[in-house]
Amino acid sequence: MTVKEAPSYRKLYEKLRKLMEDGTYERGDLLPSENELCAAHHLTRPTVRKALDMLVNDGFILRHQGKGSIVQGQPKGIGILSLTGTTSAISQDILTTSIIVKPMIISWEQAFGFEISEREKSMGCIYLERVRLINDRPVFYEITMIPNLNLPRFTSRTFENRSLFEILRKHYQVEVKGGEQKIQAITADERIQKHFGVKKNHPILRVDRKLETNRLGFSFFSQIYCNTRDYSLTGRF
Amino acid sequence: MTVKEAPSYRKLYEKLRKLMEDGTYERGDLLPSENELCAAHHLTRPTVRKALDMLVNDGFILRHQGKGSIVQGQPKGIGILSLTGTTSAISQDILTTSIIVKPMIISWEQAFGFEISEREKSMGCIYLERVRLINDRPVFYEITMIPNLNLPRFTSRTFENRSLFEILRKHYQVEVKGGEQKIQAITADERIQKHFGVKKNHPILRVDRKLETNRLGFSFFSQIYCNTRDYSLTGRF
DNA sequence: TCGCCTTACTTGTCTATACAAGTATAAATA
DNA sequence: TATTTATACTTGTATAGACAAGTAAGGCGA
Repeated sequence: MTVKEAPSYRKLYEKLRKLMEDGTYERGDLLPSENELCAAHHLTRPTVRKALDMLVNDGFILRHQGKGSIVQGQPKGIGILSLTGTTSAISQDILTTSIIVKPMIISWEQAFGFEISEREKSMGCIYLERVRLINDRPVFYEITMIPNLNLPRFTSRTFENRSLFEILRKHYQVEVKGGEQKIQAITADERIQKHFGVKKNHPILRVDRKLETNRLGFSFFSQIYCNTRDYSLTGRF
Repeated sequence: MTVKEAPSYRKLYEKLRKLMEDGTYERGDLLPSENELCAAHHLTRPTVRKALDMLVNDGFILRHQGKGSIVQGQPKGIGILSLTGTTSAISQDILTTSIIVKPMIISWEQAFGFEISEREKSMGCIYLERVRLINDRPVFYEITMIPNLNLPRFTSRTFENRSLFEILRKHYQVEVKGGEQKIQAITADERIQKHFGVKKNHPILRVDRKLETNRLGFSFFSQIYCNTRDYSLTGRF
């Protein structure tokens, strides 16, 4: 199965993003002007501008007419609210994942308050539970439900320290394009108390998410419990 | 002072958005095709596509190649996480605002964990506290800090039931373009317990936000406490 | 009737160009 | 010297057109 080449605006976006992430461009720097980027990458301005638009949306740069594209500090903290997925949010070497419930197929009627279609109901869903630890301390408890549609051998794959997003993208050409989320503050119930090692009445952040993909009609769902005592969720908008 | 006319892609964006908000287009409908929109509004495809790109970013539509632009349900719940500002998130007739601390000028060293510049420190900031009520029950407690830069007569304006965003936009041509936020679950302290009428250990969502504007270098800050027992924060990403 | 293919329509990508408008710098002027 | 003006940049907006690629539906043939 051939993987389609990424469009050129996306390649430029990835290049520039990488240069900001590895510190080649620092906060406050100006990116090369649009015309310079055109010349350097053999593209035209609309294409270059599309890449820059994406960087603006992701919060990597600000642009000002007459001045240029100003590099912002890269999103710090735990960018769970951004699109990149949890594991790419903080540097990978300190974040580990352990599976609490291995992927298994169950029946479902709804997913964390989000409605699902009849077709999805009839096919059942792939269910898994994971805990994410930062410096060996549990910070996220995540329950994921994925419609059991055209994902061969999914339940037998290993998820230890690997991004679910990455597996979906590389093996199934499924890319998350956006979604919807509901956020609440709750107190830890017994299960959460046990997993996080916290006392009764400890405040916990709960995020219910619907993640929409490039496959028409294919969405999956996750419920994330987060202990925000030491880390707070950060995001740009 | 003449107000500059909005660009045509923005006008189309507003038109289409309004049509979806008032129910002319419903969830699942297809918008007119790009070519139809071009003809109807005397624009070219890149301009029309720019308006549609904005609607995608705001979560109003999804687009699929070969199919069209699919209307999504408009962001429900309390879209505090989106850019539109709190008061436009739920219908205005049930949301009221009351001022706890009237706008006053104080000195500051930092704002909710966000750093501020020396110039901002020296000028002081405009400080205000508001409570937002839904059906007469307090749901938000919001502290706002605005750098005291070129905002004549600001402290004497009335904020009852008016959007801060709207005042900044209409009277000072300041538009919020994006920002950064940190989200934590905490337990209500005494002050919050009193304002929300909740017991000790009640979980509360706290959002610290930095709001960046179209004025270069001009940002303001707010800290929002939210009782998510009856309402959860929702947002699209 | 069923399945395949053509066709028309949709959005996606990209080029090439033009002018408007904001910013910063250097030159010209008072 | 201090101020204004010209200029050369920057990004913002918009047009016009071309081809690629995905979707849906109708028509054709087995």
